[in-house]
Amino acid sequence: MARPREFNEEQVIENLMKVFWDKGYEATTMSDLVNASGLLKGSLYGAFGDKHALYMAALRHYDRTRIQAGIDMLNGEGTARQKIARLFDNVIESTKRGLFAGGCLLCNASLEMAATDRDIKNEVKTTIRRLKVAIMEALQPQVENEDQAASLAAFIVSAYFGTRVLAKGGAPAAMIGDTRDHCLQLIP
Amino acid sequence: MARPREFNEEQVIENLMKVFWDKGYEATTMSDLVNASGLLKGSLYGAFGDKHALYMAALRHYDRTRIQAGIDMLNGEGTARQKIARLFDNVIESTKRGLFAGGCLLCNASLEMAATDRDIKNEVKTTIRRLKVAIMEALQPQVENEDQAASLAAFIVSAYFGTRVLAKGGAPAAMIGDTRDHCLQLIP
DNA sequence: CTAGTTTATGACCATTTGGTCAATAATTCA
DNA sequence: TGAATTATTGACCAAATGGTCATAAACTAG
Repeated sequence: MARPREFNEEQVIENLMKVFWDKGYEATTMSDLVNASGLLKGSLYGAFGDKHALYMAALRHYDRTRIQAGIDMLNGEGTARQKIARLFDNVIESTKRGLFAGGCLLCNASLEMAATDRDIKNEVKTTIRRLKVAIMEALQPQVENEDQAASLAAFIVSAYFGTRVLAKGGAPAAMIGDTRDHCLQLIP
Repeated sequence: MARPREFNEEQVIENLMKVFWDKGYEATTMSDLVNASGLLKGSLYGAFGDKHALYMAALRHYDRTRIQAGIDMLNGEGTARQKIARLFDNVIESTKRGLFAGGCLLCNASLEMAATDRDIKNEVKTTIRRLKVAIMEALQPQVENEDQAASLAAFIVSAYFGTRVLAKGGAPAAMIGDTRDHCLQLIP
């Protein structure tokens, strides 16, 4: 019925997300986003809205792709302990490679934006719950009751997020390994 | 020998720090800092340097005051378990009060700035080590050997930082309580 | 008092910021 | 073909950004 879009929306959002992931919200300029998207400013605004809307789209995309990949892994093969170990190993590995400095966009968004932006806080809150529930379900088979699984899952999410802070802060990789090992000890 | 300063340097840095603590580096403008300091722009630059230097001063001030207060507490009275519990209770309390949204400036700096700013990364790294060592020393009396204390301390720092991420992200306070409880379980 | 030194003041600046818009180009339906 | 609708383009904008600087003011040693 009208002129069709010339870009792949999913691909553009993936590229936009990487900028926010790498630099954070405030340090990212519209100019950065224009470059990363390949679109021109007017098209970006027309298609997605303003900078805040772009960030929201990036957050949702992160949830749909990266977080979901973690959840799929938690739903996959292996013992609870193996799955949780893999979660931390991702952090250790990406720290050692040291190529992409973004860390975890969810953590970044939580600390940079959630305190002052209601929309972002809601998105973050929802995604944290999703992750926690997936961990709970991975723990269920090996744990006495649901409350046990819930509190253990909360604790694992904390420790996991903590390793993201350590990794970016340049703490030795051993601290992350130690954190992982202690977490695994607590899983029956 | 010359005109004396008209302001209390310590007080000004305290005020500057609070702005960075509350808003982060990028979201803070020189105008914010001018307002918070009570000085005029020229004086601020003359006395402390540019925005980056102000942030570094703020980070060091945070270390000298807030982090040090935590370390003093860890060096004070009580069992290791009581001290670690108090660490987490601070997070829970400040979450419940909900007045000041800054969370932990060290965590904020780590996620917002450490990946792209070498100076800040070094400062963060140093402060994390300081905190870890203090936790280690609090654990020493109740733990078999030094390695045990070190790995347990690394783990507690992770969990602690994780609760800071959860708190800002609007996760339920119960998750922070659960994290604390599991951490305490691991302390002999 | 004077010379020398540091601090305070606020006007000033180039650049960058996020954002808009009118004109033009594709497309579909009738 | 032509009307209707949506996309693309890039020039344009006001406001805000981090930062500088010449001048005036306050102090001390001699």
